[in-house]
Amino acid sequence: MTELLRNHIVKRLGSEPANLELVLSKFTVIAAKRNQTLLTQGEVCKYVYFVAEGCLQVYVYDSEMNETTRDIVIEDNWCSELISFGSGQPASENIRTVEPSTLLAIDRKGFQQMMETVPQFDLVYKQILEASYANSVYRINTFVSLSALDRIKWLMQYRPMLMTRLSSKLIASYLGINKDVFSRLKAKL
Amino acid sequence: MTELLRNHIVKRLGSEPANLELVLSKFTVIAAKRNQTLLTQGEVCKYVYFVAEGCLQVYVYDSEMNETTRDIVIEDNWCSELISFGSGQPASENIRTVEPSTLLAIDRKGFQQMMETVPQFDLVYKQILEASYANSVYRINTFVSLSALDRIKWLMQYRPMLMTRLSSKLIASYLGINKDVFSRLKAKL
DNA sequence: GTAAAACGTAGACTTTTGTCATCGTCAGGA
DNA sequence: TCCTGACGATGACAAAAGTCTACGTTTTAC
Repeated sequence: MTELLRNHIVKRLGSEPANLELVLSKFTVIAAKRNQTLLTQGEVCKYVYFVAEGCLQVYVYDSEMNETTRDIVIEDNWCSELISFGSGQPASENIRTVEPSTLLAIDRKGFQQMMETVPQFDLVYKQILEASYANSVYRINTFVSLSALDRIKWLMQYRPMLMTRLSSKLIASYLGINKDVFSRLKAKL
Repeated sequence: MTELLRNHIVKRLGSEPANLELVLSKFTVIAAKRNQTLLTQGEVCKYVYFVAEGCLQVYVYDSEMNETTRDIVIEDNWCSELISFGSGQPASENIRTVEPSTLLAIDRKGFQQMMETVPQFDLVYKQILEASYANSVYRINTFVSLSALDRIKWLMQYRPMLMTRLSSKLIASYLGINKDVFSRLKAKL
C-alpha cells in the first residue's frame, strides 16, 4: 500500500530521494470504514494522512449544528488539520471518511524524523502547505462572488468526479448551499 | 522606519537574531499614496510587503468586474501574493493601498539572501505562510455558513477597527455583501 | 429479511439578498 | 469657488435562497 505513496512522492520531488524506504516504514496503514471520525474539533490533530484510497471530508459545525464542508480530499492527496498538527493547538475542524478508505498516517514524531532522514521532506511539507493555502485562497475568491447555480456549474466543470461520487447532501454542504436548493437547481441544468 | 519591522521580527522570533540589521537593510522603503496599485493579476508578484503604516486590500474581479476583497491588511502585518511570489507564476489577485501607506518591500533575491544570512528567516516565512493559511481557513469556515447580518456582527466583534476605518463599499466587498444591503443591515443593528 | 433511518425530489411559502433609481452630502480638482 | 464624481442612505421592486412538509426510494443496522 505504501507503493501509492512512493509514487506520489517521486512524482512531487521529480526523483526518488535516498532513504525513502525508511521513511515509508514510518507510516501506519489504516483501513477505515465509511463514516469514521479521524479528528474531532477541540482535540489536537496528531496525524497527517495520505489518502491512498477513498475520500475524506473536512468540516465544521455552524451555530445550528449544520455541517459545512471546507474540503473534500480524494485518493493521492494529503489531508490534515495542519495548523493544529504544527502548533499542537486544538483543532478547529473535524475530519471523517465518506468512503471506506485506506490511509497512511504519520504522527508528529515520525514527521520530525522524516525531516531529518530525508531533507527534501522539508520541501514536501512546504508544498503541502502551499497547495493547501492556494486551494483555500482559490475557494474564497471563487465562491464568495458566485451564485449557488454558478457554484454547481463550477463543480461540474472542475471536479466533475465529485458530482457522481458523493451524496447530494455532502456536495451541497461543500458548496455552501441548502440541500433542497441544490436539488432544485441541479434539476434545472 | 525599519524600526517597526525590527520590533515585529523580534516579537515573532522571541529574540533578536544575529545579522538582523543586515537583513533590514535589504528592504526598500516605499511611501505609497492612497489607491495605488501594487500588484495586478496576471503579473508575477515580485515583492513581499511589510505594512509599517497604512492599509492594503487584496482583491479579485468577478465576471461582472465587481471587486471582491479576500483580505485587508493593516500595519504590522505582511502582505503578498505568496503563491505567485514563491512560484513565479502569474498572480491571481490584485493588491492596492486603501490608505497612504509606508511599506517595506523585499524581492525574491533579497528574500533568498535573507534566508541564507539569517537561518531563522526560514521560520519567519513558514510563520507567514501558516498564518495566511489559518486566516483563509478561518474565513471559509466562518463565512460560508453565516448570513449577511451575522457576517457584519462578526466583523464588529473581531475586527471592529475596520468598521470605522474603511469605506462601506470596501467592507461590503470584504464581507461578500452587496453595498446597498450592507447599508440597510447596518442601520438595523 | 425486515424495520428504521437516511436520502433525494417536489411544491408552497417565507425570508434574505440583489437591483435599480433617487437624493443629499462631501471631498478633490479645475 | 464651483463643478464633478464618489459615497452612503433609502424606497420599491425582483430574484435568489431558505424553510417546511410530504412522499417514494434507497441504504443501513439489527
